[in-house]
Amino acid sequence: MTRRIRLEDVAAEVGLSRASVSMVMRGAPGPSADTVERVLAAADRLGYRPDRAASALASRRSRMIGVVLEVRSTFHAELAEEMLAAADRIGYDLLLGPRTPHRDEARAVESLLDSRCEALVLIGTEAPVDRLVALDRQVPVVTVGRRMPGAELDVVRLDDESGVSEMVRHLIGLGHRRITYVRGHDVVIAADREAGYRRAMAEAGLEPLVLAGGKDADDGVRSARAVLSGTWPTAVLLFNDQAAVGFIAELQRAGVDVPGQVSVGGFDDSPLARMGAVALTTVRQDVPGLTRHTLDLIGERLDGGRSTRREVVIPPEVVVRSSTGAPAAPREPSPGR
Amino acid sequence: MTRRIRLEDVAAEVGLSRASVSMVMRGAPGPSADTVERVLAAADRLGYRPDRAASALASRRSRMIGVVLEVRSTFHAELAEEMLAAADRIGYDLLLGPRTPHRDEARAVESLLDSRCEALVLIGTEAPVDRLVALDRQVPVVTVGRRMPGAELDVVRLDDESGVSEMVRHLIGLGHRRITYVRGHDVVIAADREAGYRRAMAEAGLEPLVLAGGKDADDGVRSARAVLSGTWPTAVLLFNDQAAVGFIAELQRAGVDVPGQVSVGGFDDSPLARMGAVALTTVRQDVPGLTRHTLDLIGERLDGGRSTRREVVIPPEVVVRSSTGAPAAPREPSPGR
DNA sequence: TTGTATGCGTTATCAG
DNA sequence: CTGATAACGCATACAA
Repeated sequence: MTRRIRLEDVAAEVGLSRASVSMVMRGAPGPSADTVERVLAAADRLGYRPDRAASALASRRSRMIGVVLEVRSTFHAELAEEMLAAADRIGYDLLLGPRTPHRDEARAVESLLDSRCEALVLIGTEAPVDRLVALDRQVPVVTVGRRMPGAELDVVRLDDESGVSEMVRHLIGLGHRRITYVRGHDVVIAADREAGYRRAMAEAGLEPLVLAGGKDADDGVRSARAVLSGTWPTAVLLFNDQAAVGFIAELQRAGVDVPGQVSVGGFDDSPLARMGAVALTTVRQDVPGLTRHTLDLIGERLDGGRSTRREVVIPPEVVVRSSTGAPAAPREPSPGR
Repeated sequence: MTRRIRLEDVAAEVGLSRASVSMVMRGAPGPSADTVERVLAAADRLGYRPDRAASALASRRSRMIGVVLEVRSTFHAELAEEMLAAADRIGYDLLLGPRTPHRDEARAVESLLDSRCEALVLIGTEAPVDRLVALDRQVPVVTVGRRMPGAELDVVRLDDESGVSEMVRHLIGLGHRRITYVRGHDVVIAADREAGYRRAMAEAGLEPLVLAGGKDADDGVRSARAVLSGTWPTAVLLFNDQAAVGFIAELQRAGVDVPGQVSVGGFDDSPLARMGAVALTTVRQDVPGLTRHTLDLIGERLDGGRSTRREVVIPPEVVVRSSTGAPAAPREPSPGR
């Protein structure tokens, strides 16, 4: 491991003080054009990169924004990608604070704060409002996607209620009358979306029917079973795309045609919504195995003193699902399509 | 913004030196049980959290592992979630270095290095091998998912070739003879998987047919069109799940039944593979808009001196796709299912 | 325009 | 077992 190049190394290279080099590196006014050029050249030659920890410590600014997200959500991921580019444009860097089943939001926030993030973006937060308000006193917080009733907080969100209302009207316009809504868990967003459904149904003089549901594909599957076991609606709206995708998949498994027999609506326009498929036969990448080995290797390198290299190869496993089956009879090309 | 609690504040609270408190906080041996208890209590009471920047600077260790991933890939996301938990168990924290179309891998790596990551995990890296070797001299690097022919590098990967071979054999076992392979772009992984296909086909005495393709759902769609315009195979294997999902979706749009008319195989077992659906009608979350507003608000708070709170509400938009259409005739419950 | 001195919050060494 | 004290790499008044 070669030693890191420091400001001092660059200063020595060009025969200047660290202070001057520092000013050049962060574009501060003062240094002459000639000095700037020489310093930049030397820095480049030496491969100098400022140390964020030291910089943050000295300047009391990290120029970093923390983003808490559910990394498994394609919608959140898409948001994060966008924010990455946008933050870049205003001269900030983004730090991702992933929220998972084993790492709750509070933990993600703490970690981000420990890294001296100057502001926090909370995507789809589920934290209690008063906690968010308290947090906001430490550092600017912007919550994305959730209404914050009566709280002094920055919020960026969609009009959930109108969104669902519009969706309902779309369905009514197509001729639907029996429209079921499958709500999410008891968060603010779920309430808003349900309200939108109820409002539009009421305005059309239709009877609302709301079922309990969830936000994951699995929840959607359960919802499909519930719906199929009763009198079928002609259309179903779900809390989000994830649930809708699971819902549709289960319908297909039951031989129900979408939209032939039942129309389905989602929410989010996540990348998921742009594609559809039946369950796929595939080769499983053993995620726990890959992970374990990777971190074993790191542990060995960092703490175990290993200096040789290793390669770990994990045996693959085919997972057979419904996208494969016995072949159909050969068929000729259909030039018309 | 209330000032951060420092080590010194805790020391003052319990009447000890910073050094002693520091030892307690990081569990170093030395302090008496009584001291530990008092310090911990005080730290908790004051809400003290160690400053990572300072800690990293002083200790020359960040205890952070950088992970470069394609955040939009559900497979990568799943891997990252796992790694998060695993890193935690060995006392490290993870820093995510997202790679996007606007932020290449080199950039992600630089950023992670600037943050003093002690090791790097590169998921599905596309960087040239010599660059990775050079990088590995600065900091331990583990590449995940790609073979590194003849390079001195830590690698964790699946046996891609065998995986595809097994998949081909599965199809042959079902009775398939005309099996097409749609390969990814020209990276090592694509070559390995294609080799697996060719080997299995040769072993069965079958004629291989390989088409150019890609790794995204869009690529899958294009591949579907290409496949449908020629003599149909009874089974198609694609480079990964993303492509397969797009492929199947396009088939469905063309009225082709999967697996009734064509069997399809993917690779990765990403969450995507576990669900399937037709293209979904949904409410679009205006991602660019949400992002822009969020960062505007942050910019205002950090650099614009804003102290009041604002709420930005964006108008929703329904995106109609194929999961909604005219309703079917009402139907009675089917108690059997 | 450039250099000097000091501090940022921790860690770590070395006395006591 | 505990307390000074010197780094860590950089930023920033202030002086030259």
